[in-house]
Amino acid sequence: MTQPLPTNPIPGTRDFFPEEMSVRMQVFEKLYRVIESYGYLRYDGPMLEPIDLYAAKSSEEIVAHQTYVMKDRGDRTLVVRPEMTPTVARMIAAKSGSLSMPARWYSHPNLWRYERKQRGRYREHWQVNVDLFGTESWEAEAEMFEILGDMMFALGAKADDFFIRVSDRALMKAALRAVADVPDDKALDVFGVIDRMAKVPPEETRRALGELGFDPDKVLSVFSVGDPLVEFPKILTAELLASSKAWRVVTQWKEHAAPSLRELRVTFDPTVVRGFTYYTSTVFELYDASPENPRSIAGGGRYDDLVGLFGKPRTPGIGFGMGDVTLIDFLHTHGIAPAPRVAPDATVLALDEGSRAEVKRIAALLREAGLRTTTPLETKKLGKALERASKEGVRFAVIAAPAELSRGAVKLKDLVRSDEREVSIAELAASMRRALDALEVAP
RNA sequence: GUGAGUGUAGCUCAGCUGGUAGAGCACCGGACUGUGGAUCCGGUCGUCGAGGGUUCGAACCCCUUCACUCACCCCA
Repeated sequence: MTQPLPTNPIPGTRDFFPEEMSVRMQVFEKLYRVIESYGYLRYDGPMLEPIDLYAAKSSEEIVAHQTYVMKDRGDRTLVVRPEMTPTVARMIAAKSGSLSMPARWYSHPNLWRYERKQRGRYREHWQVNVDLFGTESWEAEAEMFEILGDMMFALGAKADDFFIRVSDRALMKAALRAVADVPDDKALDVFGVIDRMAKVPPEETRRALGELGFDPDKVLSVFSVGDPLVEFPKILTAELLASSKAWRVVTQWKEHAAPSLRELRVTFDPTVVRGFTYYTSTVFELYDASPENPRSIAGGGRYDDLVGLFGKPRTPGIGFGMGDVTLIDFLHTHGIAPAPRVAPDATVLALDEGSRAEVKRIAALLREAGLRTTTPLETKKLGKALERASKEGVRFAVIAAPAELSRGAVKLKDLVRSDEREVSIAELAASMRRALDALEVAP
C-alpha cells in the first residue's frame, strides 16, 4: 500500500483557494492603483539571489537562520529572497548613470523566511515594496507617509485605525554619544536592547544596558522621555535636530500636506529600531491601532549607502514593505476586508438538448460584453440548475427555451432579486450590465 | 532553534472510570418532467494525525513522531 500524498502545503506556506485569492487580489489591486497614482513604476527581480547579496547589510538573524539556502549545479550558494530591498538596490546600481532621478519603483514579490509560523507570520508572504531613489530631501520621507496613508485610506481604513512611528538612527546615535557616551560602533547593540524594551520587564532592559557597559539611566533618558517633541529640544542641539529628516517630517510636513492626509497619526518614537543594518537614518513602522492586532503592518527606512555597495556612485534610497498577512489581518480586525467575489455574473440554461447551440451563441454574446458567463456541462432539470446557480451566487440565470427563442427572446431571471422577465436577445447584455452596475454602486 | 496547547466525517464538535464511532451543518438524490432559497424523506462520507507499547479489548492510558495553533527569536 502506498501512502497517499498529503494535501496540505509545506509548513508555513498557504494555498490561496479562490475565495482567499479574490480577497488578496482586490486588496492589492487597490494598492497598485494608489502607488501608480504617485508615478511609481512596477519592476520585478529573480526569486533566487546569491547569498552574498544579503550577507553584507541585511539582518544577521535573517541571513544566518531564516533563509532557504541551496546550492545550484554550478556550486553557487543561492538564497530564496527573504526581502526585496537588496534586489532593487542591485537593479538600481546596474542602471546607475542611465536612470533619471529620482526613480520611483514598486514591486509585489513573494518573500521567504524560514521561521516558525505564528499569528501574522508565515514562511512565504507577498509584500508590496515601494522605493524612491536619488534624493536626500526629507520630502522623500513625506512622500512615503503620504503613499502609506493613501494606501490605507483606499482600503477603507480611518485615520484612527493605524499610526506611523518614525525614528532616526543617525539622530539617536548622535544622541547616545552626546548623552550617554555610547560610541557609534556600539549604538546598534544598544538599539537591539531598546527594540526589546516593550516586551521585557524594565529591570531586564537596565541589566542588558549595564552589561554593554553603559549607564542605564543615561541611555534611558534618551529613549524613555515623555514626548520627544517637547523633550528632545532640551537635551539635543538645534543643529542636530535640524539635520534629521525624520524629525523634520514629523515637525514640519503636516503644514503643507494634502488636506486628506493631515489627520494621519505620525509620531516621533525613538524606540523604533528595526532589524536591517542597512538603514542609515530614518526608520518607520505602520502599526495597527487595535489592541487585538498589535503588529506592524508596514515597515521601512532610508538606506543611503546600499546602492554604493555595488561599486557605483552613492545613490540614496528610501522605501517600505507591506505584507499581505498582517495587512489582511488588519482589514479583518477592523471589519473592512473585501468580500470574496467568486461567482460568475450569469449562467445560460437550456431546457432541452435541442437548445444547446442557442445557449452557446447567447453565452458568447454575454462574454463579449464582459459578463462572466457559464453554461452547464450537462442538461439538468431546470429546478436543479437554478438551485446550483443560486448556491454558487450567480446573479442571473438566462433560460433559453423554445417558446421564447422562437420570438428571439429568453427569460432573464435575477437570482438575487428573484424576479423574471422576457428580454430580447439583442438587449440582453445591456440589460444585465445595467443591473450589475446598479448593484456595484449600492451594495 | 526554544516553550506551551491542540489533533475524532468536508466544517463545527460530542463520545462517561478503556467495551469496538455519533450529531448538526455541508454534499448527493427524491417529494417537484418550464423555475432556486423553505420544509420533509432518503443516501454518501472516517486508516479517531501516524507508528509502536500496555490490555481479553484503546479514540480514551504510555512512548515516539508528524501536523496545526499561540508565544519567544526575528520581522511584513
